[in-house]
Amino acid sequence: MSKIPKILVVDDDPDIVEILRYNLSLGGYDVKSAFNGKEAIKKAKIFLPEIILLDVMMPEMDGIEACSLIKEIPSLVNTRIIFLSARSEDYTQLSAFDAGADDYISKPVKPKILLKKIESIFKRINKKNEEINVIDLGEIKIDRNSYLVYIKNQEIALPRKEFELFYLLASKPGKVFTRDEIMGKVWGSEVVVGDRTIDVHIRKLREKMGDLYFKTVKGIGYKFNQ
Amino acid sequence: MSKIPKILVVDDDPDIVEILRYNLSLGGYDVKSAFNGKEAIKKAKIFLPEIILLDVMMPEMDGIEACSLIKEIPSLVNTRIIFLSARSEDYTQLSAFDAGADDYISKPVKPKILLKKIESIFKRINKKNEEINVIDLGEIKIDRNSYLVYIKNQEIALPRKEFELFYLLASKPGKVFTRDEIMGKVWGSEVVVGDRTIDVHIRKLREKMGDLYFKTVKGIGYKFNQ
DNA sequence: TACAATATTAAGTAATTGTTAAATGCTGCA
DNA sequence: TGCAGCATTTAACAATTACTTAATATTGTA
Repeated sequence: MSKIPKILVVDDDPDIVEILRYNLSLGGYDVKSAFNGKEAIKKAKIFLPEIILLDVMMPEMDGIEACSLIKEIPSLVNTRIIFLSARSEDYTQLSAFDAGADDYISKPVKPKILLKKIESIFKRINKKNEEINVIDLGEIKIDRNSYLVYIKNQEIALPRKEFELFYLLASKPGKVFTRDEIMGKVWGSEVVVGDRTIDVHIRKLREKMGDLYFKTVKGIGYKFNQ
Repeated sequence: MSKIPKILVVDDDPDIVEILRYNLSLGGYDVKSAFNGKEAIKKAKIFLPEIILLDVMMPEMDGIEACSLIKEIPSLVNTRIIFLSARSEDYTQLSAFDAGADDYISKPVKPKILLKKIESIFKRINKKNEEINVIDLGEIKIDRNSYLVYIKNQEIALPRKEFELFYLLASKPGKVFTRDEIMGKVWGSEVVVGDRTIDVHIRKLREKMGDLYFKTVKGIGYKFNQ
C-alpha cells in the first residue's frame, strides 16, 4: 500500500520506451523497461510490477501472445496489462481483451491520458483489495456482485444505502456500531444528514428482513445478530 | 476443429517456397503455394487457408497490396496473414500491419521459429472460437461471429453497440456492471458520451428481447438475468 | 416517573433512470 | 460525390425510486 507502484514498459521502439519512462517517472512510479516479449516476461517475473504497458506489435513475439503467457504465470495473475497500439481498430482491441488485457491506450500516447489511466487502475486495484465481495453467514448471504441479500434462500433486493448499512453491520456480527461509525462508513465523513436518517434505514431493513436481526443498543448504536 | 489446418505459402523464390512447404508439411499442415500476388488471391479464394505466409517483396503485386486485397474478400476475413521479409525495418513492419497483417517473420526463416509461431496462431484462433465467440446460456445464445442473438431459437440481429453491451452483461449473468465499467468496456475509456446513452441502449435491448432480462440496480448499474 | 433516545409515519426533496424525438454520424451504393 | 438508411448520441422532459426530514409516538432506563 505504501510501496511505490511498479510499472514495466515494453516496446520495441526505444524512443517510445523513453517517453513513457520519463512521464511515468515524473508521475512517481518505479519504472523498468523491456524491448520485446521474451525480455518482458523474464523481467516481469523478477520485477513483479503492478502494471505492464505492452506494445501490441513487436517482432518475434507480439504483445497479445506475451500477454497470454504472462497471464499464465502465477505470481503475475494480479498484474494489470495495458496495451499500446497504433491502431484503434475493433479487431486489435478485441483480441487484446481476449488475451486478458485490462485496458487499452492508442498511440500516440498523450502523457496526461496515460497518467490518468494509470492512476485510475491503481485506484481500482486498491479498492478491490479492500473489498470482500461476499459475506456468507449460512442462513444469510450478502453478495456485492449482484447487490442481493439471500435469507433462507430467499432473495431480497435492497437500495444502495440500505445495502451498505446492512453490509456494514453484517460484516461483524455481534459488534455494536456507533452512530458515528455508521455515519462515517455508510454516508461518508463529508455528508451531513440528520440523526433520524439512520433510524429510518434500520426500520426499512427490519421491515424487509424481520425485527430480530437488528438490535438497538440505546445510547450507543446498533448491532446485527444472526 | 478436427480438420487439418491449411496454410498458403506465397513467395516468388521457388527455393523458399520449397523450404517452407517442406517444413510445414512435416509439421502436419496442409500446404499449398503461389508465386505471386495474383496467383495467391486466386488460390486463396478456393483453398480458404487459415493462414497465409506472404512475402513482402514480390514482382508485379507486392505482399502489402496483396494483403489489402485479401482482407477485403469476405470468405477470407478470418484468415491470418503473416509477412515474410528480408529486412526487419520499421517501414516495412508498419505498412504491413496497416495492410492488415497479423504477424511478421524475418528472413532467413528458421524452421523452429516458424512452426512455433504458426502453432501459437492456431492456438489463438481455436481459443477464440471456443471461448470467446459464443456464449451459450441454453435458452439464449450469443454469437460474436455473426453478431446474432438467439432467444428461444428466434434470431435477433443487433447493431454493434447494442451487441457489445448485451455481450458484456451476459458474460456474467447476475453480476451487476457499474455504469463506469460498462462505459469502459463497451465504449472504451477514451470515449466520452453522455449519461443517457447507456440507458437508451438498454431500452433498445429491452424492446427487442423483453423487459425481464435486464435489471436496473439504481445507483449502481445494470445486470442481466436469465 | 421523567426524559432522553429511538421508532414510526407520512410527506417533502433529491437523485437516478426511463422515454421519446430529433440531431448527428456513419456506411454502402448508385 | 451525394444520397439513403441505419446506428448512435444528445437533449428535454417524465417517471420512478431513494433518501431525508419533520412531526409525533413510544420505549427504556436513571
